[in-house]
Amino acid sequence: MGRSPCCEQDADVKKGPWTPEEDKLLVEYIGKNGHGSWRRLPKLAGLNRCGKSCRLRWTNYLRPDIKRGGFSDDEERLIIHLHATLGNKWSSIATKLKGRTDNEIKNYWNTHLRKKLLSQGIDPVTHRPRTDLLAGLPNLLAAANLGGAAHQLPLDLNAIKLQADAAKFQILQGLLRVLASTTAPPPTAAVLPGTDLMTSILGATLAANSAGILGQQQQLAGVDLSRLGQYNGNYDNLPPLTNDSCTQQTQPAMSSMSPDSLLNRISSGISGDMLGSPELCHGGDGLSSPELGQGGPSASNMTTSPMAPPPPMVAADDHQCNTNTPSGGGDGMSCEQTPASSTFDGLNLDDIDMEGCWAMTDILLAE
DNA sequence: AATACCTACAACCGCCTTTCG
DNA sequence: TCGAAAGGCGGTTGTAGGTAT
Repeated sequence: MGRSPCCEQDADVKKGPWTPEEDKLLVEYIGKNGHGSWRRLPKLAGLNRCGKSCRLRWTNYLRPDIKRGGFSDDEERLIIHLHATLGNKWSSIATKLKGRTDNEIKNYWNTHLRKKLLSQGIDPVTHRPRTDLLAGLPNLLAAANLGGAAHQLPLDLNAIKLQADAAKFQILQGLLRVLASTTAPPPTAAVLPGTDLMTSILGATLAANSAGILGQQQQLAGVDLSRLGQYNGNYDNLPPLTNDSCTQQTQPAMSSMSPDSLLNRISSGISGDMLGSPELCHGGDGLSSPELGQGGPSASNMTTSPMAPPPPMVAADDHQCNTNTPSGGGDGMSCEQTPASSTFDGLNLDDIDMEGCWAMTDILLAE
């Protein structure tokens, strides 16, 4: 098979940005004649362009049915959902977004959505929690613990300690998140900012568990985790989590607390009744984050068929997709038809070695 | 004010698949 | 059935505009 690259033989053909005059010629020609053979079109239309270039310009920019402008939230969510299902099949994804081209979606993914997922601790390729973030954490913590020997290291230990604190902060929030997502009903699921390291922990513990590194014990600081497992996929049996219990709390916002004090509170919370913890209350004491905190699992997307592959994990801020009426996606595609939408959707408690999670927290406590 | 750097997006490149004589 | 042409796709690059130094 094989063929010579388009226009390779014609070195004089123009490249680079299209001028308004060229656009006009192309639009007028296609308006009158249709595009026909793209290879012959440039000559017929009076353009010194490669046919391929003409096709791209038309399909990606000049086509009358192209929707210009920024992507809506619904479109954004739909892209993430579709990418989780289809991967980099931009043309397939584009067919579900009326007026959007594959190129436009691809660019938007690379410049916006990919970074957004990364910032939420989600691997944009697998749509699962990132596992790479924890790789350097032991070294980070070890370095932070060397504070007394700071003069021996050519490192900015203050910066390292800050990073370690930030890591702890996110780990602890993530732990809460997992427990909350397992114990709290979807409508009032925990709203916690910052899931990066949590997702990493989950990934790391999953990996460690599968490798037999971590123990099988499912006791977490005195809490029998098997009790939590009974709620998997069945939120009807959950005790209510009322807003009253949230608003009546007068404790300081967790987001304003130091990692250490956070840890103390979490320890006491785990030993007691997690459901009564204000940190787990929706819209509670300043923890609500419109950007990051809407990823609680819903009952609908937790009840996946056992025969179905595990749903991919996608951005946490798309829960509207699961609660609103079908979004504006083209071709009748609605968010409700797409896979689970939470960062932790599809994660079964049985698959999470909570002992491993806790062990990592112990490492931090030992600091 | 000049320069360097960053970001977003349009456009290109090369490979693969499909179509057609 | 074969092979060339054409179309399609995904990855990458180039460029323009904005921002920081």
